[in-house]
Amino acid sequence: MLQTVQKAAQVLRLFTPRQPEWGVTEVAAALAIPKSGAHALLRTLAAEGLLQRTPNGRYRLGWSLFELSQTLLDSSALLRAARPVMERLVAGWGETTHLAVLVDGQVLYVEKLQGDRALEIVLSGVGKRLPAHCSGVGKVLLAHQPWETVLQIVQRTGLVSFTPNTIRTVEQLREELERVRQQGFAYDQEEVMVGLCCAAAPIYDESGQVIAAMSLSVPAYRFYPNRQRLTTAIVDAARRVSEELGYYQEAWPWENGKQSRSRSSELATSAPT
Amino acid sequence: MLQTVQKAAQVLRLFTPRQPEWGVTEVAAALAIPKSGAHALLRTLAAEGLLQRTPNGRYRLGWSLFELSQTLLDSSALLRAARPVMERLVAGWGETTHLAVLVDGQVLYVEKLQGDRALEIVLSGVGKRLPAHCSGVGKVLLAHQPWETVLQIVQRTGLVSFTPNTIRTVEQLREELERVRQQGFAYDQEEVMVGLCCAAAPIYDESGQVIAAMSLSVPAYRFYPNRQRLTTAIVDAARRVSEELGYYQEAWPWENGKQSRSRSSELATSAPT
DNA sequence: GCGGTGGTTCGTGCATTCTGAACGGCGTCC
DNA sequence: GGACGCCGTTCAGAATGCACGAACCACCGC
Repeated sequence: MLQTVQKAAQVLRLFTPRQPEWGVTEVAAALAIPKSGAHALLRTLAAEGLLQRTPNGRYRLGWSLFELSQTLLDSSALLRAARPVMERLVAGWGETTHLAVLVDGQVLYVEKLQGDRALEIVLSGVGKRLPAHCSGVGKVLLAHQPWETVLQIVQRTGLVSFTPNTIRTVEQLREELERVRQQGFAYDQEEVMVGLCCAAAPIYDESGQVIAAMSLSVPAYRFYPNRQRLTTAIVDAARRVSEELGYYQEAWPWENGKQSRSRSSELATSAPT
Repeated sequence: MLQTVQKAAQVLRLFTPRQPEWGVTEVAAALAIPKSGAHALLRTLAAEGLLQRTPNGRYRLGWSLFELSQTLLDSSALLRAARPVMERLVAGWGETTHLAVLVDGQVLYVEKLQGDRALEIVLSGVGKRLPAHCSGVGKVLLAHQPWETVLQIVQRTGLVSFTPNTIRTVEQLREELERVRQQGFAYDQEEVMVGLCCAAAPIYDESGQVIAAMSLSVPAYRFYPNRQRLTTAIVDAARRVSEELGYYQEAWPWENGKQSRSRSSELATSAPT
C-alpha cells in the first residue's frame, strides 16, 4: 500500500458538494498532516489535473475527473446491461428504479430512472451517497460483504436513524442481513423516509460476486398490497442483468429445491393490474 | 512534486474508452516501471476506490471517480453560469453549442447542447477529448496560454491533420493564436471536419484567466453568410458567462477605443433572420 | 502600519518506496 | 492431458524520495 497515494485519495475524498473548495491549511488539519505535506499533495494533484487551483490559491476538483468518469460510464458493462432492464421496469411499473454500488462502505447511486407515477425522491440522486444500513440496495450490498467488513463500516459511520423504522442495533442488522442473504432480496419498509418503501435485489458479475444492487421504490400505500409482485419483478430484473454480465447459476437462492434452469420469466416486469 | 502521486495519476490516465481495462504487466510496460511498482500502484488505487479489480486480476476505473465527477459538476460555477446562456443560444439559433476546457494540452468538452437545426457532430461529445489546434474552442484556449506551453503541447502531440484546412505548421499556429488573442474570438473553418465551421470565444474567471471556451457550431453553408452575427452572438454569450463568474473589464479586447461599459446587448443571442 | 492568517519554500534525516528475482495460479498450445 | 509460458502477486535489501518543522511572503483586516 503506497501511503502517499492513499493520502492523495483521502485528499480527493475531502471534496464534497457541501465543501467543494479546500485550502492547504484546512486539508492539513483534516488529515492531521503538516501544512507542507498537504501543500505538496494539493500541488501535485493540481498539476495532474485531478484538482484545479483557484486564483486565490485554494483548490477544487479538476476536469480530469470528469473525463475519467465519462470513460468509466462509457465502458461500464454494468450500466450497459442494467439500463435497458431498468427502462422496462420503469415503463411497466411507473415507479422509480435505482442502481447502486458500494463505495467505501456507503451506497453510491449510479443510475436512477424516475417513473411517471413516482414521487420525487430527493435523498437519492445519481452520484449521491447514503449510509448502507437503511436502504434496500444498501442492505443487499452489505449482506454480501464479509461480516467483519460490515462491522468495520458500522463502527466507522454508526447507524444513523432516519425514521422510526431505521435499523438501530448491530444485532438487528446482523439478523436482517442474514435474512436478505438467504432470501436473495431486501425490503426497505419506510426505513429511510416515512411513506417510502422499496424492494431491492443483488446483481452478480461473472465470477459470482455481488457488484451492485437494483431497487424499485414505491410509496408505502402502493408497496404493501403489491409486495409479492414487486419482489418478483426486481429479483427477476436483477437476475436478467446478472446473466447479461455473464453470471449463470444452477439454482438461484429462492429457487432452492426446484431445479428450474429456465431463463427469467417475461411476466415479472409487467405492471400490476 | 510527489512522484508517487504523479505516477498514480499517470496510471489513471491510461484508462480510456479504447482500452478501459489494464493488467499489471501492461501498466508496467506503458509507464516503463517494474512490475512490482505497477502492482503497488494499481492495488493502492483499487483499495481507495479509484480503480476496481476485475475477478481475473485486471483493473478498471472505479466508482469513486463517478462520485467525484458528480461533485465537480454540482459545484462548478462555470457550468452553472454557462448552461442557461448556452440554452438561450441554442434556442435562438437552433445550432449546437459546446463548452470546453483545456486538460493536459487537449480540449475536453464538458457540455454540449444540440440544436434542432443542427447536424449531428460525432467527434465532439461530453467527456471526449480532441487536439486543441484544430477546433475553435481549442484555438481560443491555446491563445491564452503562454507560447512555451503551446510549444510543449505541440511537440508532444504533434499537429494532427483532419482536413485540408487543419493548421499544419507551428508558424501558422503562432500567427493564428496571435490573431485569436487580438480579436477575442476564433473560427474553425472546416478545420476538423469538412462542411463544419464554428465560432468560439473565451470565458474568463474573476481573476481574468481564461478557464474555458464556448462555441457555436454551424454547417459551412450557413456559417459563411452569417459569420458576423455568429461572432457577435458567441462573443457576447461568453462575455455574459464571464461576468456571471465575476469578471468585469473596462474595455473588452474588441472594444478598444470605445468606452462602452454597457452590459451585453440583448440583441446578440437572437436568431438570424 | 501592524498583526494575523494562509499559501509557499527549503534542507535534512529517516522511512518508504523502488527494484529485481522468485512464487504460484491459470490458460493454452502442443 | 501434460507441460509450457504468461501474468498477477510476494518478498527482502538498498537508496531515494518523502515527511517534517521552521522560516518566508503575500494578503487582509484592524
